[in-house]
Amino acid sequence: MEHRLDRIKKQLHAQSYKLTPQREAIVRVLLEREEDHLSAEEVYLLVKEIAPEIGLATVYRTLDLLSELKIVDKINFGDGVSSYDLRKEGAKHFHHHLVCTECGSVEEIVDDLLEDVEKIVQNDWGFQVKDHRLTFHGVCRVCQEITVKAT
Amino acid sequence: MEHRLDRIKKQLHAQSYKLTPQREAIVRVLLEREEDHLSAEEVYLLVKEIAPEIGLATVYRTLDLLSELKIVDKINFGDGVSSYDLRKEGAKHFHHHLVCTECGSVEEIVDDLLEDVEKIVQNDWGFQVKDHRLTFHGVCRVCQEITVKAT
DNA sequence: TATTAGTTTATAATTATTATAAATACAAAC
DNA sequence: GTTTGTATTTATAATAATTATAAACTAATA
Ligand SMILES: [Zn+2]
Ligand SMILES: [Zn+2]
Ligand SMILES: [Zn+2]
Ligand SMILES: [Zn+2]
Repeated sequence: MEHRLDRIKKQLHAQSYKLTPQREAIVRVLLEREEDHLSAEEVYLLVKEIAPEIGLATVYRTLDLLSELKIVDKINFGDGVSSYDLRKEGAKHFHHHLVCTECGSVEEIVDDLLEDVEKIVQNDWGFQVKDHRLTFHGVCRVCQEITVKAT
Repeated sequence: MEHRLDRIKKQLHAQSYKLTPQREAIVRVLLEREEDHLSAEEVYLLVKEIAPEIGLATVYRTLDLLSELKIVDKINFGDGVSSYDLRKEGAKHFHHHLVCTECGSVEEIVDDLLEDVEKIVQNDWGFQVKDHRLTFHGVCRVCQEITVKAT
């Protein structure tokens, strides 16, 4: 964890931003809960446990800054709340998501499944791809089994 | 246009919803502006021109209903506002988008580029795909040319 | 006609997010 | 070590999008 924190610190410094105590606290929360998809409010509540004096606006500001630097990705699963998701170490593109419409769970796919598709988009549409958002909606493994049992 | 309106009317009736005058007005606006990606507020303003007595809440309710029936798709391009997008005639899946980070334009890709990827998700992750959202962020053809000229 | 269920309107309320101004922290210059 | 300037944070207010509520309306039904 300290390793990744260090890298992020360097990324901030590279753009002449500082890793203030508040920013560090926020990044620590994001690292600890990497598998989750936290909203700004959730980050705020978790950060308050280790840095109680922090303000919600600071959380929004910091998450915004981290988004700009491509350290986190902001994503909206359609419920009106933005989630903030740490980029995987060294990842060029945002990872993909599987959202279960039954139980609401969110799985992650780290492999880049879009390389071929991006080539097509580049060649056939002349669009220079910089990043992507791919989310599948459907039924997760667990919920499929439940459905089978129920019948 | 009347043809598609008729189909939508049938889809509503099939779930025992009525095509009220307000709903019809909203659908007409969506059909007329099919190439656009309108927000609820924009739909509201356009509908007011042909049905001035309509209320904003009715627009939200109707767009919600049309989303449920998969007649429109609700999508968020990351600016905090939901856009509503008519499904193409007979399309099983939501179409894809190319969002230009330079000029903000939104292009559509109607071809389903994800068939292979969905097979992988299905087989390797055991996830039963029902629908998807795919958006590419990058530089559109026009902005690429501008950049070339500028250098 | 009276009743009922579904729908819409107008308005208020809620929620997420952003803007503002004053306070604070901190590094560089003196 | 103090001063000065800039970046950052806090607390609060404001904004914008969306949803909830209650009263009114519509159209079908008994
Ligand atoms: Zn599930
Ligand atoms: Zn994720
Ligand atoms: Zn462009
Ligand atoms: Zn579209």
